[in-house]
Amino acid sequence: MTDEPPWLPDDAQRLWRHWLRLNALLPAALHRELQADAELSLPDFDVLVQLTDSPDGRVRVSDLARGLHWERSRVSHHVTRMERRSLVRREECRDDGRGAWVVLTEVGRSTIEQAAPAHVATVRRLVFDALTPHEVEVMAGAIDKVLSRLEGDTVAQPA
Amino acid sequence: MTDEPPWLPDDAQRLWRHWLRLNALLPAALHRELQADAELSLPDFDVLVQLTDSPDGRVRVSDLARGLHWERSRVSHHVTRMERRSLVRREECRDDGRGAWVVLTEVGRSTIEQAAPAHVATVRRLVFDALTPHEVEVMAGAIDKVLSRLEGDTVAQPA
DNA sequence: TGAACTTGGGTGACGTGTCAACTATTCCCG
DNA sequence: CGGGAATAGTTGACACGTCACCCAAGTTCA
Repeated sequence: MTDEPPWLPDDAQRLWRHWLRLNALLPAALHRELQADAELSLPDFDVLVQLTDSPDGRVRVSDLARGLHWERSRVSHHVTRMERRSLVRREECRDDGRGAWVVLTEVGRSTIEQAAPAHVATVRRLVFDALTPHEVEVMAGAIDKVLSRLEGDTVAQPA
Repeated sequence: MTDEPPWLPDDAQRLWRHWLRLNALLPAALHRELQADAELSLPDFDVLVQLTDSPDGRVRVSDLARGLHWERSRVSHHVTRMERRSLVRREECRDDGRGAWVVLTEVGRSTIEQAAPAHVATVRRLVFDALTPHEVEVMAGAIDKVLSRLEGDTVAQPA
């Protein structure tokens, strides 16, 4: 219990501010690009990727939630919105009367296939073209360390 | 126009995935802490910090928008919500009939003063205690490089 | 078998954010 | 002075996320 300094040291503070700013700007830029290109949002894109990677382009809601690290209720809301735009469709599940499939439609498939290359290119252009391999390596390590604290922090105390 | 590889190289892809995950988990963790501690959201905190840093605890809406890098309409909506909880109050501006002050209330001031130390401690504990000075330096540099691309990318073409 | 529990999923309320449109001032300039 | 144009701010519609709560179908076990 030595006295805590009131705020962060200068280096840390600078990193913190820039980090926050990047987290505001980068997703916004990616969103704008996807939106202009294919009328997709970032979450739309993530859902479509999961579906594209699955046999028959169909996934159970819970598996979608696990794969995306989303809450089931979020999946449900988002699927409802995507259904309105004909990107996906719900189908009942014969194996398990409680379950539901989320199924990629033709519209959904062609949309993601057309949008993906440009999206990847944008990520590359905005982020990875700016970084050296050494920076990529250091950042990956640092982020892993923070992530492991976060996951330990939250998932904690199961009885 | 050599053919573009369909996705990112492995190292980059790993960093990218972890980055996305961190950006989901870290704000959520900070939000939970602030919420439990002081019933504040992250944006509430940011607004209160700006107000606390200003003489008389009052800032014009547009200055708030500039300081936070928010849209004015976002400021307006958020101030409305914070006003409902008595954290801030609006006052008309005598200098400029169009303007409005956002003013820190006593409730707002005591809330932020009570919440800030724990919030800073959480940031330190979750992030900076995990990183070496070298990592902090490399990340700051890398983020700066990406930020400068982003700002160049978006703010572009002013006629 | 049937009551309790668990699991899969949906819903409604509400906070958050963006965009477009709107009102009211103030500014600029003939 | 008078009439645009710029500026300050608000509002409404809508997408996104979380939380608390709901229901129905499967599971367990006396």
